Amino acid sequence: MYYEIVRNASKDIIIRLYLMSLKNKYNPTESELEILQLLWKNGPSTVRFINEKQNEIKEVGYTTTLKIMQIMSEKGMLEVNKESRQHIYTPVLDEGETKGKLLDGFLKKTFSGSAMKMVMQALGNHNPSKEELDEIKNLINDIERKSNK
Amino acid sequence: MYYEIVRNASKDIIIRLYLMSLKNKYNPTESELEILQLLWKNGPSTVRFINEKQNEIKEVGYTTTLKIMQIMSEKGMLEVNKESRQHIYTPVLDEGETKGKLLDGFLKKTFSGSAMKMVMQALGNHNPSKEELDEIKNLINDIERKSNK
DNA sequence: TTGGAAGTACGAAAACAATCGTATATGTTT
DNA sequence: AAACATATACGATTGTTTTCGTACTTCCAA
Repeated sequence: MYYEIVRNASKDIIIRLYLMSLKNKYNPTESELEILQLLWKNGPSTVRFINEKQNEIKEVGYTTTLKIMQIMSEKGMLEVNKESRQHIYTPVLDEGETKGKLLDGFLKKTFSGSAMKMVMQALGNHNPSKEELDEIKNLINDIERKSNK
Repeated sequence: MYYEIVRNASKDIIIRLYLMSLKNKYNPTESELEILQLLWKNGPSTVRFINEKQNEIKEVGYTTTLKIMQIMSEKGMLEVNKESRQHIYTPVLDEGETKGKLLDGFLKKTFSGSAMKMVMQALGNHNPSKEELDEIKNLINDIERKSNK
């Protein structure tokens, strides 16, 4: 819909900028998320580095990775340092915050927004270890303590 | 890639059937999931009924709903009873099983497969009520009891 | 100083998802 | 039986995501 407008108007830069601003940097696509994970894990990186990491798992062309990272920059997900020839990309968003938002979205779509339903499904499915269960118990205790104040 | 093959071969029905079989009935798209939720909640339904339910929330054309439900049948997500003029659609997959698989996929993509990381994020974010926390405590106790046997 | 290696830029195509207009078929009512 | 309401079938269009070929640029080593 928007794209049509842009094509017809042909030169309307203001509309183009407005459309860009609509793209939500909190909603990475699947391959964007893949790249984000690598950046969060390894810190600011070049396209070459990210592409090599991806290729440890599956075959991805270099220009494919490049293009997606460029698009991510346009959307404001990544910042680019172009000082040297090899551009260095840094994630703009905080890892925890972004994952939280993704979780919220998934929750709404799949579990009608109920965190508890999902937690119970997760606990039921995953054979958590004793340590993991303890971790959760502690977390629950923390939460209870806070809400009693 | 596959689509190109199909187009070029032009008449190769075997390939077409094979491609259809590749479509994964465990991976509903967003609007497919929306329809699945309604079917799980209300039981086997007609297109009209599902479309009306959707329209309680947002405007969706009747033929849009119809088309998506037809595609879902092709993929094997839904079964159709065509005995009467109004076709009746029934979800093939179990609700709990499907949500479990979706959760697994999301977990892998977003939390490197760690259910615990995700649970902790969910608990931290969502201000669960006292009852909900109790529910989880009980679940944890159940799991511990089982694994001690 | 020049040729190749290693970058980025640009554009287009393929695959997928979502939407809907229009044609066609089938009941229902009078 | 005609006219209308209500289904489904089919195909086209739009938008988005992913992928990659090709052109261009820049640096460095022989």
